[in-house]
Amino acid sequence: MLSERRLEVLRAIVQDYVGTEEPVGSKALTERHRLGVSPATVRNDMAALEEEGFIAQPHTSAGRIPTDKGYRLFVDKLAGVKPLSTPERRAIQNFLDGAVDLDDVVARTVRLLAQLTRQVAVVQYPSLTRSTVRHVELLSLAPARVMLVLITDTGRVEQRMIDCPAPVGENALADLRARLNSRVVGRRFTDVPQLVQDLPESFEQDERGTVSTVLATLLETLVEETEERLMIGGTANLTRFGHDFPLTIRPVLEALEEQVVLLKLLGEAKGSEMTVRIGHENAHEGLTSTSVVAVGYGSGDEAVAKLGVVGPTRMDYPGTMGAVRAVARYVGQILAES
Amino acid sequence: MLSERRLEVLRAIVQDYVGTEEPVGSKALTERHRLGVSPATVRNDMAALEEEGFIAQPHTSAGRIPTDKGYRLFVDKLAGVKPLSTPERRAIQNFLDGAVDLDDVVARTVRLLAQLTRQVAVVQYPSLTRSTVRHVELLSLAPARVMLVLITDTGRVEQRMIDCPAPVGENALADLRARLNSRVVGRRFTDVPQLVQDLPESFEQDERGTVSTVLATLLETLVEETEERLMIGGTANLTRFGHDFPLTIRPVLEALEEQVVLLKLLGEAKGSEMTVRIGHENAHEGLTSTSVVAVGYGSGDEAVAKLGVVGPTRMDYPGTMGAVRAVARYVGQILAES
DNA sequence: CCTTGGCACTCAAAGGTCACGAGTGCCAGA
DNA sequence: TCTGGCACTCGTGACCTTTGAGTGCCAAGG
Repeated sequence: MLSERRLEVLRAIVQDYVGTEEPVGSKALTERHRLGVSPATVRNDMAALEEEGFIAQPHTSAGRIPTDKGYRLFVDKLAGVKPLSTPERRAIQNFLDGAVDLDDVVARTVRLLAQLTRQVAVVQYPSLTRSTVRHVELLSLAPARVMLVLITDTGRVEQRMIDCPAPVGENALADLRARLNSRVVGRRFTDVPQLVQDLPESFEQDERGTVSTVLATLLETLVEETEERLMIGGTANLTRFGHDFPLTIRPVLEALEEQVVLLKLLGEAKGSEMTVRIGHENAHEGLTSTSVVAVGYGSGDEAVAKLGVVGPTRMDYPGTMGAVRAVARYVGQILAES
Repeated sequence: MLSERRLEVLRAIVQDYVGTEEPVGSKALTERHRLGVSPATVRNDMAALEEEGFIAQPHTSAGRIPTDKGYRLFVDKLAGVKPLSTPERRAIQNFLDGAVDLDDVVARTVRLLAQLTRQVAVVQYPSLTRSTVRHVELLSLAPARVMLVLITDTGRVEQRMIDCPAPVGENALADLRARLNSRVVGRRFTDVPQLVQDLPESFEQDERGTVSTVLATLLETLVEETEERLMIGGTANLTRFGHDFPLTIRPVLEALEEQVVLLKLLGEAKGSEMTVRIGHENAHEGLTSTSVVAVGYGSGDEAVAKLGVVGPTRMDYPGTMGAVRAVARYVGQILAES
């Protein structure tokens, strides 16, 4: 096991390296931190830490930098979540309160996160899976053409065009709309298939075709649109990545454009807990030199989506985690209110 | 005036520089192009071109590179629009045909443009201003709460929550919905205000409050949502910008995050013509070393929105213009069909 | 047994020198 | 007006040296 002081040394190394972006040596450490021991002692500790794989040196005659494993230990054992200052909290609330609709909430959240953390922010749209149906609307656009509009409790709207097997009258449509809504409004998406299963049977023979078609489209929409969207921002912060740009930044930008990758990234976090993935812990190849801090947010006690930031492994974890958590909470509040 | 040959020299310089990314000298020019004259002659021509500000040399003993003015002349007089190859056209069509809804069309278009041009693609969502109303739906969510759903002919859906001054009955709502639709369906957004102006008067005194509120929200939606959205992609291509990354790429990324800036950029292009803005011709400071190629696209003969790419001034103009134009056409077709 | 000062060693980064060569401007002659 | 020749410029890259932060190891002291 590592002694108390060695952990302290690791913490000091992480903090200094995050601050200066330069390998940190034993002498500098004793000067900037009150460790109460001499550089030589620190050197011994460093040797031990390196032996265990928590730090490494880029080249023989340089200082040490934390490894992924080192950051992991730091995050798990040494770092708390740094709460935001009151003015910062104020600013968050004010900024988010101005949002007019869901798109706006998400857009503002992204900007906010990017600014607070000075990193790339990723915000997932509230997922449909855990949402409930607020209303289903059917509009007749042409004799055999119906538009389906699905409205969720999170304020999201999805629409689909349906070509019916036969012309549909306004009355029949109104009837279907009423019956459909009475069954699904307020219910969870996941429950809908079961709830509408026997609906066609209650209609006249000659209308069942249409009813089935409409229901099929509805279910399809529920499933298909569960494929979640997200918004990213603050990519300009990537330029603060390091001095060795092109090679570092490129794969990250590429990964960020692959929504699938990002969704997977966020999705890996369990429930609404805060999750930190460091360097090689990220499955995607382009992101092995980045860390992802993600957390679930939701309108109630349950998380409906995730948000987080992507930044260099060399990031201010306590601060970033604090900002991410705070933003998630406020967004949750906003969603609950609207 | 510039002689024929001097223009030819300029064209050669632009082409070589775009290809090699390195200043081009007189000797290399005569070797790679059949100008029929000696390097010395070319040197004289170059001196003349430099005198007039079409080319410049980074330092005394280096070759020449085109200036913004040089590119301008190249684009205006020397370069055509290079049509795409048949396989490329095929690929475009196949790729876009797979789109399922408006979001998907825009998303696919962005990817396509970014891949074809290997630059940053920007696609504006079809603007509401020039669209027509397909349907207005009013839903009663609570006694005094109504949701307004606006569906456009481009398939876009906007929704707004309305708090009414007094409870609204289902019948009254259905009545309003019917009258509203009969007036505005198929009409242009810009005409709507006039069309509904006298609508409150035809209602009973005690319902006018509600009617006015709903109409106000509708008009507000029309105006507010004319604030257009857009999607960008291919930012990873920025890494091919040059060797002097950080300084170049940063302001561009920042500018790309400012939707306002981009909308202005696209908006400056008149009508549906192809517009090329080179370097300092772009008002925004961060984009003075980039060129923007934009063109309008639409479902009919009229442009409903713009799309384009942002890249280094040193870009393959004919090829880029060809790709942008082709994509715009196909997107127009897709929109017209759906 | 842990800590400390001393010491020799390593090696990236920074600076300096030098030769190379692509590119230029200019001029005299065709 | 074009061309070949020629002297000149100057950024680039190769090569070398110096510098200094940082290391590992060791022997002495608490």
